[in-house]
Amino acid sequence: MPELAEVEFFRKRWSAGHGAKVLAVRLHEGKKVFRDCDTGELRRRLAGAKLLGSASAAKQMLFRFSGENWLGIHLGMSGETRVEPPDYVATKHDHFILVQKERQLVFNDPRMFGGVRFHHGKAAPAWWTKIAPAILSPAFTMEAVADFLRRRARAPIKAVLLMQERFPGIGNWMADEILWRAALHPKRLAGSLTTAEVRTLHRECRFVCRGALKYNAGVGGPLPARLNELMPASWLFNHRWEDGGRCPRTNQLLVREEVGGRTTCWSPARQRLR
DNA sequence: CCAATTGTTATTTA
DNA sequence: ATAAATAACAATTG
Repeated sequence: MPELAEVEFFRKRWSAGHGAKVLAVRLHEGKKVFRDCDTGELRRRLAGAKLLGSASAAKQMLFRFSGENWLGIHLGMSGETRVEPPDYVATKHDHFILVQKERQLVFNDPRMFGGVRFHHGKAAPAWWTKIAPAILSPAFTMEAVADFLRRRARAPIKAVLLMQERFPGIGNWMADEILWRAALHPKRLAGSLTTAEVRTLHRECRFVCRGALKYNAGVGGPLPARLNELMPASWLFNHRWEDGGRCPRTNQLLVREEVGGRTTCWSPARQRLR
């Protein structure tokens, strides 16, 4: 499920536990979500530690604990975080739980493409600090985008937008939303875009990130009770999965087809191949 | 049984 | 050697 703003939504859920101590750590030993994690050390160091704060970047969440302890969670395809009452009993896919006095912080992931990481040290770990500069940061310039597209010239633009080293946090639906707004056909080769098209693409990347964070992560507004409930009907998002769905701008039928290995939705009336 | 799924990475191909 | 395409991962749902 989760891309940029959904990850931020799920991070905020756990902020209910900020300032509280971890009384116990419960985890499903040996599950794939712990493939990059020393679960023994994680148990030992997080039990008794206090959750001090958290942040999200791209599709990664970082939780900071007392004693120079850091926890990373990636939600993969099907992961989510929840807050449950103290007497909650874990279910099958609740692979990782931090038990606090007033609540349990639960990480659930049926498909287990997500992961849990742990780091002990003064500074935040490399897997956090090496995340590419955010699309809404000053470092995400039109020149940086143009340069990246030049080096991926033979790949379809849809596939390029999914590359985290330049478009951190962009996932399948955000990529389609950006291309739809920029009126670019997803099969266009990255190297074929004109300067004007790159400028538009750059602008729409920022627009979609800002909007997604506003509607799905409550930035500058209310945090939605449920994911996606505030997403406007004017966005492609609310039409892309429905069979017979129509483009909000042209009212023409949308198309769904695999591009760059992912199911891609676009409006043929608006996004032409040239 | 078949196909689908908002992600990432290892392997294969060009 | 580099970049692009493909397979694989795992579980569930329609």
